[in-house]
Amino acid sequence: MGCMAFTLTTPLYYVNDRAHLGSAYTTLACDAIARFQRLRGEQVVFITGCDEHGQKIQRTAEASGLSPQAHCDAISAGYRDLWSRWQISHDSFIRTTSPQHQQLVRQFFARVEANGDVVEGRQQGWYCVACEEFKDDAPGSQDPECIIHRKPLEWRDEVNLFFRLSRYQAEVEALIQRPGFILPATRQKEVENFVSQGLRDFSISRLDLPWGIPVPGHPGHTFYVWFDALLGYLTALLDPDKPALLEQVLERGWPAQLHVIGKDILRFHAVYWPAMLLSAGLPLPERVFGHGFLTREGQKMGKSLGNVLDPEVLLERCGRDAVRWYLLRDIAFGDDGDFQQQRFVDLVNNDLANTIGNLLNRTSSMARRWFADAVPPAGEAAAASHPLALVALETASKVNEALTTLDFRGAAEASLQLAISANGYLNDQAPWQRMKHDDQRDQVGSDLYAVLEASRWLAVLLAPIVPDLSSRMLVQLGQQPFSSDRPKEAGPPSDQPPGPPRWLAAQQWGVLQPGLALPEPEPVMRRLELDSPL
RNA sequence: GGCUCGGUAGCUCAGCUGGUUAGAGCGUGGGAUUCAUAACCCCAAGGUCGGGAGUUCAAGUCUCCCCCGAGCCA
Repeated sequence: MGCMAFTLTTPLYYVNDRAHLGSAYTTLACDAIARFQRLRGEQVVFITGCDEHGQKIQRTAEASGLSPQAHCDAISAGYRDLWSRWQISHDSFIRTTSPQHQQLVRQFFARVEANGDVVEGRQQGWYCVACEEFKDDAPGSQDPECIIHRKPLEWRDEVNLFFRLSRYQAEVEALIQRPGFILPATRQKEVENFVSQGLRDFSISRLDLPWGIPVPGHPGHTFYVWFDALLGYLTALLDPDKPALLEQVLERGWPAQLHVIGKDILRFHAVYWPAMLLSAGLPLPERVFGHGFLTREGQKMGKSLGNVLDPEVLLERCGRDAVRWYLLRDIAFGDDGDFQQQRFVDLVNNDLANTIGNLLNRTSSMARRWFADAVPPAGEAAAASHPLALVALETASKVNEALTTLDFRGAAEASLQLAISANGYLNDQAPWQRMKHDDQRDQVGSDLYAVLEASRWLAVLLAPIVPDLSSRMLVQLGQQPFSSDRPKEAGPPSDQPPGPPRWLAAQQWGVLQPGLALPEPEPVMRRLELDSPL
């Protein structure tokens, strides 16, 4: 596999509660990236998983009368199951409670300690269990509360192990200046400000917290949940059933090309994590992307408001394509987004059902009716200079460019534009009119060919974003759908045809074979009709 | 309190280094059409570009102040 892999990660979701729409959003976005990179021939390692340690988990478990392990098993199984129903194409699902992870954490820690980056220190202050964080700014008053969680802070006074982050000031400063390391660029300044105030050593262990990984050589200490969680990205690269070997990560895809995370944990990924890696002598990730959060009808989703949009419900009632499309097409990746049901329905119906789906449906139906259930002769539409060929080519280049820069919306809009052009072309040419004149049959054939071919391109270009819809379209066009899923257990190399990846090869005008039988058209995308709020 | 990013048609947003009547999509209204998932295509209405002051021949676009929203730090 070598170091040429395109490794990308979702956050490792904290198993405090069931998966929510925010996690699904992040994961769907990553899935689109993973699929895109696979389709273009990259060796992808797409990592997701769960972060399962910490006091908060321990307490949540206790509150529901479960052992922490049982609690984690249940929640993480929920994630795994949900991702599978969403057809997330991850290559690795890591749990930080796995034995391999423990081994890896110990090995990593040994390196850091050998490097002189672990020191004992006294940690004293107000602690928020929900944040798993000490609060420097706790008001001096009695009974301070966490501003975020509005829960009482707890006073802690203990001797912890500290990671000497302060030693990495210069390196981290240089790193975060690097254009493209922190994305979107608008968040770079935020981190710069933080770093420029001077990095302080941070505590990486806790005393008397059983639900964590024991720190070797320091009885009574377990690792601070963040220290252990970030290392999950490394464990995820290793064989799940073999003893962990830290050195191996370099052959399995490390460093990551991309960490996708919520904007709230940017600092951990852009500052602490790189320093930890430097200390352990490991290379740094290329990019860290902090995406925005989702609201619903302008309001924050939360249990107290009772307006949580459950990804399971969404999946059941609306289907994968609709949700994928809406989230990726309507929200600028990186910005906060608002889920509006009316708009969701409007966009899905308009874009997917009407513009794209109906395009294929009407064209295929005409071709079958007038050309013996088959793709018509290409005629003059065979030429790469055909107007629709030019549009298709331009669209492909926009889509490829956009997906490379994680601009899902740009990719979706460009694709949609191709469909609009094709619909317009059809209306201009009006084959149903021309068919009334025998001498125009050739023209009709070539017009329909051009639109069918444009539809094929459309299906091809949609594959990373709405894989199911793409497949249905391709099948309808008599084409073999793409598998952008994770490759099955590595087959013999002969399975891989030589030459460029099939997906790239498909981006060529004229691939559709005249005379190819077209199946009876069936709407590839149904209109959404929601009779009640989600 | 310091800093960052936003505030442009009902909704989601474009508007680069300032320059003719401020754009797109959705939604709405109308027209055309019948190949199609009452779909497609065309046209139209809709905005004092958050507010105020300033710089300039000219500002959504620059400067300052203020208001609102999101966020980071203290």
